[in-house]
Amino acid sequence: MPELAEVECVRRVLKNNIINLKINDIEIKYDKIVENDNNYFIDSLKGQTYKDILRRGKYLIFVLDKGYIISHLRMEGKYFYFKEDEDITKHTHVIFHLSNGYKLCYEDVRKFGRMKYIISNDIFKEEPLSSLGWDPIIDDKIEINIIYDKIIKKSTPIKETLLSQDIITGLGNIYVDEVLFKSNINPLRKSNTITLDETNKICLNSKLILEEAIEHKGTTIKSYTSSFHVKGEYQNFLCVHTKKICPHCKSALTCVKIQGRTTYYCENCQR
DNA sequence: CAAAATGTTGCTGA
DNA sequence: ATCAGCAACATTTT
Repeated sequence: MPELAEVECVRRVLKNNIINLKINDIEIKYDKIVENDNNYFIDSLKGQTYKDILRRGKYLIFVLDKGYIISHLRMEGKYFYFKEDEDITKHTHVIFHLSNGYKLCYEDVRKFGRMKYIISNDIFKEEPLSSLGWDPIIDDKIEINIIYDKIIKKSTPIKETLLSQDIITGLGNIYVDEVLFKSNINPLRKSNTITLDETNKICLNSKLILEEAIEHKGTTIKSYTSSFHVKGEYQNFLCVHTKKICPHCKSALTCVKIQGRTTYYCENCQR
């Protein structure tokens, strides 16, 4: 469940449920999910309280009394919130036992997700957050010239450029297709041919589409289970991704691979 | 049975 | 050095 809109929805529900709860104990069932030494992770976090939950790009940031847990869901990571006596799901890898008789479970079928405990007095100035680009939802001001300069330095297809998180952060395979469709830009266009005007469109449409997607609680395409009991509805509003016909000109959409990712676009409307 | 799935990273060879 | 192209990660579904 993992682009900006979905992560933001998870953040909001998490925040409504676990703020001010204390971590009584932690179980790690698959050690590679936690990037720290597992015992250090457990010992450091036991007894700490969740003070806030933030997000940047696709990263969740759990703010604790001391330090932060930075969590990335990658392809299939999910958080579930269960009463202690409820059964955990099959692919639960990390369990946070909380002070109110509930447990927060990190579930991840493909085990790609990662989390890490970091102590820092400026978490956003440290990796991995420091190398993320403009976040269309949190960063009000669009520094258009900075974004434009970064885009035209690259010769890779614009879709690939937007998937790398260092220019705009939060867009993934689905929303990049939607943003480029709405901006009338062919995803195969070399980044160094993108104009300042088109860069503006990309930024504004990123903001617009992600805001809309968040309102509809994100997109659930094939994840049979939803993260933190949140099921998205935005899949019903997608224009091109997974679609066959252009909603604008009605011609057949083209489906190609870019950077190994399935890409949908309209040859007629996107130049 | 082969391929693909909302993502990132690290290697290899040009 | 830089960069594009792939494999890797691991499991389930089509």
